[in-house]
Amino acid sequence: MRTKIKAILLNEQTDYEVTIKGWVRSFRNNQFIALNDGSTLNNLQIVIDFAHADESLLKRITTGAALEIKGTVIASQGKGQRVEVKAASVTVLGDCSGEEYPLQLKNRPSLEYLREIAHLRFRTNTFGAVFRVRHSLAYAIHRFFNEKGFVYLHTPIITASDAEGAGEMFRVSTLSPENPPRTEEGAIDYKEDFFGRATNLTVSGQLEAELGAMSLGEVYTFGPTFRAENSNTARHLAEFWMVEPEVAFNDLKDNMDLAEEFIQYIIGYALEHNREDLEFLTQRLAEEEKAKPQAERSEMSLIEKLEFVLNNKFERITYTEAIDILLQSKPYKKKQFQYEVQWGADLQSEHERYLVEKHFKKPVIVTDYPKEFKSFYMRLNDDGKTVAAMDILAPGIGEIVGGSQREERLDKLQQRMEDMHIPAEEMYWYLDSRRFGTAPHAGFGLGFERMVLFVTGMTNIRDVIPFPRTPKNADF
RNA sequence: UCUUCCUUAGCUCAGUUGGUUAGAGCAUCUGACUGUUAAUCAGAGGGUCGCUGGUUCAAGUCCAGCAGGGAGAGCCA
Repeated sequence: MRTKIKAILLNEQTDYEVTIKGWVRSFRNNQFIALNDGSTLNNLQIVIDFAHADESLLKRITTGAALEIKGTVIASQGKGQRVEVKAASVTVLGDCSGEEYPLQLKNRPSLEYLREIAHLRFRTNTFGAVFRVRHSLAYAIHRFFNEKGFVYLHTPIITASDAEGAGEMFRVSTLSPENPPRTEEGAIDYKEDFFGRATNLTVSGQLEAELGAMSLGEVYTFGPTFRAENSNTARHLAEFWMVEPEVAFNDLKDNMDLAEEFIQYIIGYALEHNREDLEFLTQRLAEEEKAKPQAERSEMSLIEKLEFVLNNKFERITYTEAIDILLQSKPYKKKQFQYEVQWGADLQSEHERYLVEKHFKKPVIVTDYPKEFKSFYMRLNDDGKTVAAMDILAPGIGEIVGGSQREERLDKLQQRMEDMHIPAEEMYWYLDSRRFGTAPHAGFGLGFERMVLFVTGMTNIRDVIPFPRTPKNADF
């Protein structure tokens, strides 16, 4: 019977027998093993009676080796830990050659190097903490929606719709790439393909989620999403996870209320259940920031930032108000913005960063954007110029949520699709939701990895997903 | 995809105006020590200076191309 290290460290008692299994983080003085089993950030100190131990066994206790220890939990006789385990027996389950093992923790490997050995990086404190926090956030998402009576809807991964306008898609096909069947005109004949038509990996489950919401009332999706964009940034992945709630009868304000409550809930959950990991990540970030010039350092520590977001209302402004603020801003007057600021131009990263990081210094929800640069399904406002869209901008991350009240009026939706050259015939199933008992509804998409970035204080999205998929990189 | 910076030992990095045999810390290996906390001490091994070409008496150092990576931008979540 194996006892987890987390349980031993939490247990107030001492002087009881345990069996522990884990991996060596360090072996000091021929006598002290720091053992980690992933249940917690903290290691358990194992004390060996080296004087009576087999010399060949001691040589096999190397960084990274897997061990089974039987022994007694006792009050530690040294400083630095409350309890330790006096080993009665040590069994090496898996050797780890020091000469070949590429992860020597004392080398302070860089995040970039660890990304190259992503199959081993779980064994570091940083990635252990990141992936425990990632798990908690995922769990908290399901718990939040379940408590609210939402239905978790599995929308398709493979879709035939290429009309969603959310970017380049990955093609899914079983046709021979060298010699695909051709039509008489010479085009690839997708009628011969597995589904009898061209198919792709999903870029969003939203349209299908809307259909579910129009009967189940409140649904959400949480699944993998694929974009074949050639995006090389610290906040884009080709394969990422997205959360998309969709609620019947909600308007834009309800939608914002839901998004704000949702984000605060999952942050609160992580603060409550991942305290040690977040404290470690706070310290890690603080050390990283020491290398930066004073002006670029954040004013709050990671935990302070999370608590601030948890306890303060998000700022809510319209796009029009955002433009006014930018026009009054110092960087605008000093001509420090690279992109123009005027009503009708989209907000650029530099503008969003100013609003979030300089002006308001908290998450900002920007609503009611001009229809020209928003999707066809967003509800047209009465002014005829703007749509009921909302973006939530987070400090250091940028857009973390994009959502809207949906256009429920059939004629207006059809007009928008025509204007934007969306093939309405192929989307009859979507339009049917507006033909048969249409109702106002709203929803949003949250980029899960961007949320994990925000909560962990990591700065590159490739470091918050176990095996990142980016242009020219699909290793492991 | 664009801009910009980077690529030297297993890792993190030095390497001067181009000039003998390319260095350090850590890791690794060998030995010592033994209540350590990234243990410590002594010694040893370890290099196609990203790749290809060019300039030069001489290139880690200068130039060009390519590859990979970082940061920022666009697209977006």
